[in-house]
Amino acid sequence: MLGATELLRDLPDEALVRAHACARVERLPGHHRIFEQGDRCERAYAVAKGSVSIVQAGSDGGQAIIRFIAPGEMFGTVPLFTDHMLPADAITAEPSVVLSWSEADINALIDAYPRMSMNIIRVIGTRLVELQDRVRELATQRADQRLARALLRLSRHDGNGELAFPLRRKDLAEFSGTTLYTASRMLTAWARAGVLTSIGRRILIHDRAALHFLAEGRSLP
Amino acid sequence: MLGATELLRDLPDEALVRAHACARVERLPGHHRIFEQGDRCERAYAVAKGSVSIVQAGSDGGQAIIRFIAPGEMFGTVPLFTDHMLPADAITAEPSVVLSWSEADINALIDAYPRMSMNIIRVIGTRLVELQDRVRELATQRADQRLARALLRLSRHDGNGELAFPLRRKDLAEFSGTTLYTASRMLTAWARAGVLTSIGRRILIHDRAALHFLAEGRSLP
DNA sequence: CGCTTCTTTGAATTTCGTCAAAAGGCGTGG
DNA sequence: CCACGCCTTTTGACGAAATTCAAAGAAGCG
Repeated sequence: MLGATELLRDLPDEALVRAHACARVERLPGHHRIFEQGDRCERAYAVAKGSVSIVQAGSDGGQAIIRFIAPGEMFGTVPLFTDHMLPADAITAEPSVVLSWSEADINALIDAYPRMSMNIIRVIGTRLVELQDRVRELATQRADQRLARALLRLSRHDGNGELAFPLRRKDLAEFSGTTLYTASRMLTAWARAGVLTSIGRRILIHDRAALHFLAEGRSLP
Repeated sequence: MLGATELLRDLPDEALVRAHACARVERLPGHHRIFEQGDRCERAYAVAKGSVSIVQAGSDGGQAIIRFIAPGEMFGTVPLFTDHMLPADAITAEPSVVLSWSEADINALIDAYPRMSMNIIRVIGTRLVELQDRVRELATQRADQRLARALLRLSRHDGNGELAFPLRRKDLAEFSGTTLYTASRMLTAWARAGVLTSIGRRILIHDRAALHFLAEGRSLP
């Protein structure tokens, strides 16, 4: 199962065994803070089960959700290689299992298997491109377009279905750069139009095509 | 001089010689497009002299400036390691000298000097953190705060002085997520207040502290 | 000097955030 | 099992912020 994590992809079995040997495994309840913005970064993390949200707070109260982490994805890893300051909070969005490795172990693994550094480059390169898209969207698009795009991003990429994460309106708003009020308004409007339904903290997408229309600024057909 | 580029930092002289041998050097006029969004990525670039802006356009006409590249910084490099699709345009902001290396040469260099992959990780890790900050700002702050922050980012970090890049109002707007009209209004207001002066495409900061106030949402003292 | 590009400024409009308040859900503990 | 309190969602009304449109100056460049 470790072989499915993006950090350890395409590594020989021997490397997986070694990574497994030095991994710390933690079962955490929902809404548990794994690390805090400003903490010193001393471990590399990955989600095995459940989900984690990465939340950044500004010196004013403003918060934004930078990213949701799904099983198999790593997080909190980049600062190990830069300035060792964690730039955001990590909070479980539901009961989750989280793996982590000490900095020393990670460095030893990278030395032993240079392909790992290529994996890291590929992963953070992909995230960089995603964030660039979000910067452009936040800079140029309306709130409804961004919210529709957020739903598309959070839904599994194949066909219709449930969002991959349990979300409150507040979370959705902080992820798409708006307020929970406008997020609520738009969701109820779209639910009325049959695009989606919202049950508790789960959202089901019925009409992906409609969301694409909305994300491009067109109105519902 | 190559040793000053972030890509080749801390490498032995022998590596610099080799990098120099296979580098392509180009003198380009201002507003020259180096590559285009959607192109296949086949080279790694760095600015030796001048400056380059990285501009992303959406399927609607909306444009955003993702980043300005100063001498010594690399650009267009990440997609070499991911999907080989360039996610944005690169355009010289003034007459510039641009270095580039073929993918094969870069890979050969990385194989020979594994420290280079660590350099790459450090560089794109740093950019990732910067972009996270911008996402939060775009999501939570007002246009005037973002514009003030943009000016702070673009000015040299020590004391007052001239911005590092020649900028039109449109560029400033596309970099801070607003329109050229509001950017113009705010700049003239701040110029009247003595915070800065604008001469042609160059902006001089007189009162960095005031910009910090503005970026935090407070009004001018 | 004439042209293009860029900047400024005003006025109207839209979008969106803010505030307030009511209604709904959910879990805990009695 | 019910009642209570807390958290979340919904909805309306209002106002502030920022975009849009229009048009006139200003500045650079051939």
